[in-house]
Amino acid sequence: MPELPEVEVTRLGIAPHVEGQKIAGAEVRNGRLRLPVNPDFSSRLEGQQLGILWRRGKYLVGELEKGQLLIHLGMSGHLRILPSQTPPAAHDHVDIHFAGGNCLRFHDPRRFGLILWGENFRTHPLLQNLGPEPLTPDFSGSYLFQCSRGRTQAVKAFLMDAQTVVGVGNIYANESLFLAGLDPRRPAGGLGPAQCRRLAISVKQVLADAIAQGGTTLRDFARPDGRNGHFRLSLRVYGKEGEPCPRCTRTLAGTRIGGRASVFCPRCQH
DNA sequence: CTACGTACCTGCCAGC
DNA sequence: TGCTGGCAGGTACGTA
Repeated sequence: MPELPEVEVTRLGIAPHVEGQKIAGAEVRNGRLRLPVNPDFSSRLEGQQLGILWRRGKYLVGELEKGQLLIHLGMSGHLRILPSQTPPAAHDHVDIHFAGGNCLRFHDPRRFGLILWGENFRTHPLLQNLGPEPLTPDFSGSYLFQCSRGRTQAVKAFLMDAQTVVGVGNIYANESLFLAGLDPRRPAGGLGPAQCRRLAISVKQVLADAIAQGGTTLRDFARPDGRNGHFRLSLRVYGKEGEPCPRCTRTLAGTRIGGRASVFCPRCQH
């Protein structure tokens, strides 16, 4: 489900509806997520005003007067803004109700996501060992070159490791490597400085384009207003094994890297 | 330490 | 029609 672009599109969609709102209470229908929802989740939030909603990698953090709200969408999660009285559907696990009459609804069929209250997630183990944000100057060709030295892991798996850089999941790793002209199976440590630079630039471009187009809707991802993202139309290789390469028309190859479906052009990507 | 496999959970689809 | 296996956007943990 959501990679960085989808999480950022979600943040942009819900922030205007939640920032500055007073929380009337929360409803936890099923708290058995990747981590269990706090037993006292509702009482921690009730009466508080929600402040800025920010993002770190694929995590969303909402500032509260006391503590913070942490949300991760896992593979299948999404957030919606709805009138509080909207009847819940299957997998609508948590609602946060606002005094204005709307609620923020957390929906996640596979329950790989999480929603938690905590004192301060900046120092929480979940956010401690994350690499740089891909859309900041911290993430660059020279950074990639430096931290890939000595690594024998396939560059695609290396790129999807949140300690290397946050937010790049399977879709955008495939797309970025295609754009950079790099074979996803190559050992990360074998890349030269110019290739690392191309890869960093490609990651930034792919992610920025995806955000601008509202993210990628494959199955169940939808923006908080229920609309689909349009980046699916811009996918070059993801999900297109056996189809012609959009650049050279050679048949796109498929393989598995780190257990994840990988697609690449054997002619364009080295 | 790195690299890799597996587990978590549900829904969907192809194939029989 | 109905079952089964395999796969899906993420992450953490165990093992070598």
